[in-house]
Amino acid sequence: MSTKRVTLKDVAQAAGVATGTVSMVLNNSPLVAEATKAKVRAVLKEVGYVYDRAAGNLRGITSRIVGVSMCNLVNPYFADVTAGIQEALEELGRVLFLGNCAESIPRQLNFLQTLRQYRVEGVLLTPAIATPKEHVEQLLAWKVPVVQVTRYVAGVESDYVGNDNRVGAQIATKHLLDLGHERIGYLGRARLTSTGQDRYEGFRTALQEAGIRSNDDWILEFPATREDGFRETVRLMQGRDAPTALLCFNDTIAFGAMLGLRSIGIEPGQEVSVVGMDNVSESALWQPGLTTLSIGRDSIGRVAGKLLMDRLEEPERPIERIILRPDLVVRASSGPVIPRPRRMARAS
Amino acid sequence: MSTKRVTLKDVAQAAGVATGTVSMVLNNSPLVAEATKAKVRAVLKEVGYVYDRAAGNLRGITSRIVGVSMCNLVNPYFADVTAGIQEALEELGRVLFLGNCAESIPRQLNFLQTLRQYRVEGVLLTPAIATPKEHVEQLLAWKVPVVQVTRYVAGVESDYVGNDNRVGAQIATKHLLDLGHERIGYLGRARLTSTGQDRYEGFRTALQEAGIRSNDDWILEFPATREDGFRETVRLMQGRDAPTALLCFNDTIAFGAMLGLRSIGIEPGQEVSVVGMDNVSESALWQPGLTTLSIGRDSIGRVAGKLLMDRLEEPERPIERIILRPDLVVRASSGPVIPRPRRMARAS
DNA sequence: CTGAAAGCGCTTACAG
DNA sequence: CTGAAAGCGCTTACAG
Repeated sequence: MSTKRVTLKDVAQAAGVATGTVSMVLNNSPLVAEATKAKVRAVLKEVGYVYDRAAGNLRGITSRIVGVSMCNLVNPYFADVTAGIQEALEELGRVLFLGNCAESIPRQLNFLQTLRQYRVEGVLLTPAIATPKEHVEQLLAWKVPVVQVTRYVAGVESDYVGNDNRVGAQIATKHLLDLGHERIGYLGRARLTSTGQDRYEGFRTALQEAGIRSNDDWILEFPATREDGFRETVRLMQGRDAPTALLCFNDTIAFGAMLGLRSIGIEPGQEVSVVGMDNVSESALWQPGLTTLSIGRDSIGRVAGKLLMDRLEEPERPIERIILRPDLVVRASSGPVIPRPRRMARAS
Repeated sequence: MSTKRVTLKDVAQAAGVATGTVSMVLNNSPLVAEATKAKVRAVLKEVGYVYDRAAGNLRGITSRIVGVSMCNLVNPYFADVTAGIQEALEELGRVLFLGNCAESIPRQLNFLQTLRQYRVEGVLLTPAIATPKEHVEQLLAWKVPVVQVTRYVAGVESDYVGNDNRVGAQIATKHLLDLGHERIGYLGRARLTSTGQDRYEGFRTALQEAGIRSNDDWILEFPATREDGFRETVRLMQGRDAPTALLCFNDTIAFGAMLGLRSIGIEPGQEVSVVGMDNVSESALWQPGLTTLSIGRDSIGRVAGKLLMDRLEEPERPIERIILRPDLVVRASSGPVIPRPRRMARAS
């Protein structure tokens, strides 16, 4: 900062050419003779020239900055998605502005507005829980391309890449039904994200198709943490009328559920089946291994990056929504129903 | 992009003042009369003006961009640190450029060089494994303030915030010694990061102080993944001469170790004690709970942000290194030595 | 193929 | 307290 910045002008002077010529060399324009290029490049290197994007920006070059707004970086799934996005953008020669709002709408809005000041090329958005559609539409109105990732805000017309959570949950539920389970609980129902809605719908659909009435006492709404999964599972299973299988909104809850079961002497995968969704790397390593839905992670970053590039190239192209189909990974946490003695409710 | 940008000039025209005046209003300069400010602000809002940082930058305002170079975002500990940094920078009115090199030195170097083009105010760096000191010194030579976070590159004169890993590992080892363990293995020794070196040294020091000779066969070097922790633990414990306690380089390995133990019928916390380091949120939820070292996470982001701000304010201030002291969190995975029957090595 | 010049959208002295 | 003007470091027509 204290040392003077080396500018195009300095380079031009040293090389004995005009600044415009140096600029063209930097952009590798075919209009410059090879000999000139070589000469200028030598000087460039010699004086340690560093391109100034802020200045270039002003004259119309793109910023190469992409804003990435994450709902919750601390969740391993979203950390993986972020890492995937970062890698994809890096390969595309983009640089990434990261905002992690930790599910706070005001923080998210604040970040999205800040992005404008930096002339971002586009925004990759994993919306926070209950994001109002206006917040996203505002971006679109500003002509900032937006790709929604993993989650989407209902009613917003933007590109999107995510997983088919509805079908995924349906597959997972069907797996339990096929094992003979008819008493299936759903842990961690969430109404405020698209993922939460879609997964729950898939669960209901599968039950309906099988002609099974679900018990509303087994549909539990609580935050998607391991702690809550643990506690709620214990509470549910200690009740008089407990299910034989638990479909969990995500793996985090499923881990909590498995620990909860074990804490009251129920072996997951034997007496009670547990199925998660996300297939975080941990799920393979548990004992028993967690049956779960394998959904896109790093691949999602790659697809999101590509969608954004396509949109930049052709701003008026039709909206594209890419839905990756999840696969069920069957492990030992799910198994056939075993009739078990009725447990007593705790004395109060 | 298609719609014309609203500029200062437009606002000035609409408000009937000079552009300089609008600029001063934006910066809330005391030189402008309140009445003028009010008028200009009304226009600002009305026309939907958005400040252009690229232009401001050119005239000497700071970019408010801080580069954050992470070694491995997929590791939950570093994801937490990143989230903490992001939050701290947000509060300081900074915006964050994220690079995640996934322990790749070339990617890291590439990112650090890119940062210069964007006139970053400073860099928060968690160096990748085996980062050459030249890469960091280059930044310093460019007069870009650098704060190293969590890890440091030996011999680099920069601000730093991290944990006292040496003392931490010593405390953890001492805990095992106090429980009567004399046969202590060390899982996941890493030589190429400061964290790896410091923790191992702490372990050795504690043993030495207790006058115990460690068995080199129990010092295992392998990547810090759960898979490796699992495999190596099984291998180690099935040997003829197995330790009674395992100190693990981090919690990830410790989880693998606990799963590995259980897979061969050894209950962690009973027959064999397991201690981790990091205290990731998961460790409280395992059964048994993992005894581990609680080290700074989000707090580290906060401190790093503050260090950077101090450096920006006073570039010539002496180097500051802030070392947070870790605390041991004792849970059920560690307990007193229990003599156990000698296991047979597997027939080959 | 190259040079001179205008201009991107701001900030900052410098006059008034 | 306010206005006119120069200039940050680039890119891009426009002449030559």
